[in-house]
Amino acid sequence: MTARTDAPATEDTRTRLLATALRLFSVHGVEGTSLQMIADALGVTKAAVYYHFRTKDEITEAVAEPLVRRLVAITEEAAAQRRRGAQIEYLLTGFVDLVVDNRVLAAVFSSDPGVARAIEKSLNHAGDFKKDLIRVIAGPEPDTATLVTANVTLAGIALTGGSPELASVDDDTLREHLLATARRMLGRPRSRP
Amino acid sequence: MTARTDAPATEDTRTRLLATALRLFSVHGVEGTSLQMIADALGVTKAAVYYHFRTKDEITEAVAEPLVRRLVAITEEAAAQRRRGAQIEYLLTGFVDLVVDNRVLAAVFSSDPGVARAIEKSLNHAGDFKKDLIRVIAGPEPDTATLVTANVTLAGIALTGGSPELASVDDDTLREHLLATARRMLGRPRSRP
DNA sequence: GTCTATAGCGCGATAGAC
DNA sequence: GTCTATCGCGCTATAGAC
Repeated sequence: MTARTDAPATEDTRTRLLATALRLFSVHGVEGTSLQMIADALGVTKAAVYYHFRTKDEITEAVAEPLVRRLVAITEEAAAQRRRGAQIEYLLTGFVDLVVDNRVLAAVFSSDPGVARAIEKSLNHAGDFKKDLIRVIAGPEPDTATLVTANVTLAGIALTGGSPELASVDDDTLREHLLATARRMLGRPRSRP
Repeated sequence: MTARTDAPATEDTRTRLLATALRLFSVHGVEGTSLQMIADALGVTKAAVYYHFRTKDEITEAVAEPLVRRLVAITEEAAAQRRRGAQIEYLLTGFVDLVVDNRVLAAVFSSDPGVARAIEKSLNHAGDFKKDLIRVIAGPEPDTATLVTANVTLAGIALTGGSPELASVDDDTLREHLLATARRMLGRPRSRP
C-alpha cells in the first residue's frame, strides 16, 4: 500500500505550477502573465501546463482558491459571533490578516478584471462571498451610508496592501495601521445618527 | 479660409473614436475591449483605428487624459489653499466629484493593471500625480499611520464609485455618502494621538 | 499518466495600395 | 483617411510519443 492512494503523483507538478503562477501573478498581474511564461519558468511546454489545467481561468481560480476559502471561513466565523461588535472585530482582524499575508496578490485579485471574472464564474458559491462579507460588516438591512462606508473600507484595505508606497512597511506595522484605520471607520456603528 | 486651419478635419473621427472607446472600456474594462470591438462599433476596420492612434495604450491614455488632467488640477488647487483643513476639504470634494462623474471608469482606471501601466508610462508627469494626491491629503512628512489612512480612503472611494452594489444609488446620494465617509477618515487629523 | 509537437483562431501591430 | 494583407504572439485544442 505504498503507491495506491487516491491522490495521484501529479500533485507535485500541479503544486509547483500553482506556486509559479502565484509568483508570476504577483509580479505581472494575471492578464500580464502568459501561459508561456509559466511554462518557461517550470521548464516545460505550454501543452504540459494545459495538461494540468484546461484554461487559464482554471489556473487563476486555483491560485485564488485558498484566499477565497479563507475569506469565506472568516466571514462565517464572524457571523457566528454573538455580539455585533465582536462580529465586526472578528471580520476586520481576519480580513486585514489575509490582506497583509498576501499583500500584492490581494490587490491583484481585488482589482484585476480578468481575475474577478474567473473567480466569480467558477468558485461554486457564485461569487456571493463579497456580498456576504459586506453584510457582516454593514449588518442586516443596512442603509446606504453604512453600505458605502463598508465598501470604501474593504476595497481600500485590499488595494492598500499592495500599494508600492507602502512596500517598505513591515507586515506587523502595516497590519496595525490597517486595523486602526478600519476600526475608526466601523468600530462603533452606533455612534452614527 | 474655410478649410485651412491647423486643426485637421480628423478631429471629428478621433473624437467619435474616443467616445466609443470610453463607452466600451466602461463596460468590458480596458483589457476586455479589443481594437476590433472599437472598429466594429465605429463601422471601420482595425487599420483605420490605427491611423488615429499608434497603439492601444495611446487610446487608453487619451481616454484617461481628461480625468487625469482634472485630478492634477484639483491637486494643485487644493495645495494652493492656505489652511490644511481647506486643502483637505478642497481635495476631497474634488476627488469625490470626479469619481461620481465617472463612476465605472474611475474604478476601471484605478484598478485595471493595463491602464495603470499605460497612464503611468505616458502622461508625461511620469505618474507622480498619485503621489502628489496622497501628499496633499497626508500632509508634508506624513507618518505611516497617516499614509495608510490616506491610501485606504482614496483607493476605497475610487473603487466604490464603480461598485455594482451601489449602481442603483443616484449620483447626489453617492457623492454625499462618499464625502461623509472620507471626512470621517481625514477631516480632523489633529484628533489623532 | 505525463508530456511534446503542432495547428487553429483572435488580437495587437505594421506595410503598403487606393 | 481608409482599406487589404500579413506578421507574431497568446489561448486553446488535439494527436500522439514515452
